[in-house]
Amino acid sequence: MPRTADANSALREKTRERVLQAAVRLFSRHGFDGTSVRALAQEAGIAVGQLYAHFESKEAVLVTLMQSSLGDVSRTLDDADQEPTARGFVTVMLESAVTLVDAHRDFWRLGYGLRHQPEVLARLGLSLGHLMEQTHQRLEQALRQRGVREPHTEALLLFATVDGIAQQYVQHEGNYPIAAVIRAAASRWPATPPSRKRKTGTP
Amino acid sequence: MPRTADANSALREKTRERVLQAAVRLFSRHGFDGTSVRALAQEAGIAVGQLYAHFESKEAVLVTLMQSSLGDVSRTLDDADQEPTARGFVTVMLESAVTLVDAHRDFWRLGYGLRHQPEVLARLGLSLGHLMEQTHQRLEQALRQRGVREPHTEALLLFATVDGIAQQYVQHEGNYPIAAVIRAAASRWPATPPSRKRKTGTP
Amino acid sequence: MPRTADANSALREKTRERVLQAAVRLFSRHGFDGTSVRALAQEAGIAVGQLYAHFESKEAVLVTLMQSSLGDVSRTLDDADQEPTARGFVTVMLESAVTLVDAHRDFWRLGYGLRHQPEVLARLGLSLGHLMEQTHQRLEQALRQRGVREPHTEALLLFATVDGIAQQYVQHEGNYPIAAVIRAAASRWPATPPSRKRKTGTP
Amino acid sequence: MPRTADANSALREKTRERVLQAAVRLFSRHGFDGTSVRALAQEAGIAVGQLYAHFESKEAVLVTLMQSSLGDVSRTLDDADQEPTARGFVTVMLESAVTLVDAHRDFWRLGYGLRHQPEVLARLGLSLGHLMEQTHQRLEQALRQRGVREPHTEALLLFATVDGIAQQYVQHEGNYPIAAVIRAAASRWPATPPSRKRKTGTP
DNA sequence: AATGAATGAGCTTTCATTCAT
DNA sequence: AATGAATGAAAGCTCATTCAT
Repeated sequence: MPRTADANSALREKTRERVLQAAVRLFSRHGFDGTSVRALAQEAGIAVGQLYAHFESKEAVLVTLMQSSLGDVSRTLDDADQEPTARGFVTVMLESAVTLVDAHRDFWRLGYGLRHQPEVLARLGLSLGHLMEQTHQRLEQALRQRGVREPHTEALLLFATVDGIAQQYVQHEGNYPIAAVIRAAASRWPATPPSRKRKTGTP
Repeated sequence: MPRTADANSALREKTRERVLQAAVRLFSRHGFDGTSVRALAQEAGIAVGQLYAHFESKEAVLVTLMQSSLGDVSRTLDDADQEPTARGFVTVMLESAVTLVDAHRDFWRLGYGLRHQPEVLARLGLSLGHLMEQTHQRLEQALRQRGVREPHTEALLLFATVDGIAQQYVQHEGNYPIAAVIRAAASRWPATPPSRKRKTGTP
Repeated sequence: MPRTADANSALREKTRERVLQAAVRLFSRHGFDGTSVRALAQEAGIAVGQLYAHFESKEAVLVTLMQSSLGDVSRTLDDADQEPTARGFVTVMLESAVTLVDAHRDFWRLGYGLRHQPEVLARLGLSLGHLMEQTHQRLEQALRQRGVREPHTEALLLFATVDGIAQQYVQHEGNYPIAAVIRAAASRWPATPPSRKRKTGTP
Repeated sequence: MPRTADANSALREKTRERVLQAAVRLFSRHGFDGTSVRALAQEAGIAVGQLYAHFESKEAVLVTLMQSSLGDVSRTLDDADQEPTARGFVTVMLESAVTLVDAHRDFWRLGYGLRHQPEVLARLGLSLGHLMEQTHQRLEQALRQRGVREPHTEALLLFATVDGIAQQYVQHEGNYPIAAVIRAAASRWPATPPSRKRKTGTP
């Protein structure tokens, strides 16, 4: 009698997960090209051939990795959207972003390494521009709703600030006074809620 | 009679320079691994063998490239140091930084791709940590001298901001309102020169 | 209670047959090396592991295939042996041969592809030379008995003719005027029965 | 100073030729798939990489091989076309064909192995059907001009005969009474030239 | 000094075969 | 008996580097 379908399925899932985890570790440290399939299989604790039972190619491993976490970015914004003031929004957003990259340091290192290689991204079928544009628009909308002037420019600056802080944080490997930096960064934005719509402001 | 020693030397230097320029173009577009030595030689207009007369290896080309421009970063700060106010310092620094990456987009794309791969950096004998520490200290010093409170934290934030803005600028390939973003970023820092030492504030 | 031994045996035989049929189809179309064991199992409708319960290896499937049909060739001659005249013999033999390759086009394509690769045949333990020698002798005998002069040479020619016609027929995939060609080929050989033994030929 | 262009060119040509010769030997004995690139390079006495400096792929070696000798076939017919009688035509044609395959036994073994694998031929971009059709038409024309009745059918038979004899000859590796077989085969066709055109023949 | 043919290690990927279940 | 996940050797191919000229 064959193995039960359930056992097989669990087996497959486990192996697949191990490959993805190994890939994050190695790709982020040695780069995509710097990681051989052999090394990847070894790190995952499987035979080379098995890798191809789960992924069509080495490239497919990377694509799966990237796609599976595109959602994380917008979730970061969801949290911040609860905050009524611009400063609160920025604070929570920075905290979420840092928490996110902290939880997946390797993965983000990988992403930071990839983002400036348009030809590589194209080969992988990943469109970064789209994601960035979308994120920027959500930021602009959030700032506008909280009464920030020139929300377009401010959103660009906020995006750049979050980006810069997250990268510096990842790069410092541990002793970065992140709380203080976030506080300093957020202090730039107003802590008062915008005057209510339609109501004609202070009497 | 052979060419004079001088002529030979000049010729060598020219070839070397062509290789480095070709390397920036190709490495930044296709990555280090994605660029073959053959392609590099062809782009430089020389034979493969010649490349090895000027550089020990493909890796050596990359190392030379990176090292030759570490100096650029501190020069950026030299310009800004002329400014008496924090806001002036930040403004000029951001402008210099953007001018720098704009002039060498390809090179900086390459650097941004490399900086998060510790293993690769180590193999190349490049210590990024040292450069960053040094830069941070100059920033901290500059802010302190201009009367900024918590200069350590503020320097970290400034570094992250410059970093973030420069990357976003490089990534947007052209239509980024860089002047407005710089103005917004600089507006965070005081536009007044620090009160003179020992004197307790404005009379 | 388990299945009866008989039922099991029948099942085994059926599976085995399915594998062989799948093998003919795939091997003849994509070649032996071009057919993977996975594809073979799938075409046969069984799991990969099952294939190895019936055959020792992929090669063993091929060997079984070839051996199982070496007998077909001599049966072709049996039919023709009923004919009293050389022309009748040749006609029936050609017809039988064509019927045979027509019924197993795939298989014969496979064989035609293999026969000129001595190294491969040796690895498979197939001795073609023996079969050919045997067939030639039966042809020679048949022609001699029907009064053909120089039966050795004529048998070689007949063999070559059958071989050539069968291959052209297989290769033309449908619109080959086989009846006309057979008639033309057979017309070369005498339609009269041989004069009885001991009688000294023409009076 | 670099090697002279002439020396380089000669070097290249020599290597290329060695590869082709090695390819005929190995492909014909072990088949295309049965011959590894490593084995091919070794037989040619070069490094694996060199092979790819001369041919785009292993497949390209085979294609080059096949194309370079398609002309041989029609040249065989050119010789025979000088003969005024059908028998003479057939005799010379058979002799030429045998001489041809004798001079390139390995190559023809290879071709005979390939011709029944349509998918492989298609992958190589080789159209056998076209060549066969063309050859058949030349045969039909030749027979018609020499007064043979039903030239279409007879041409098919002749083609099959030449094909069969050549293959048997190649397969027998030496002790095949080819002269006698050719004589026997040719004896089937008329030895008298056709009645002249325009002349109204028998009154 | 200059060339590019030559080398061979190492890459990604496939696949015959085994084996835990 | 039956399954298909797992193995790892070997395939085709690339490319940094060397070296004869």
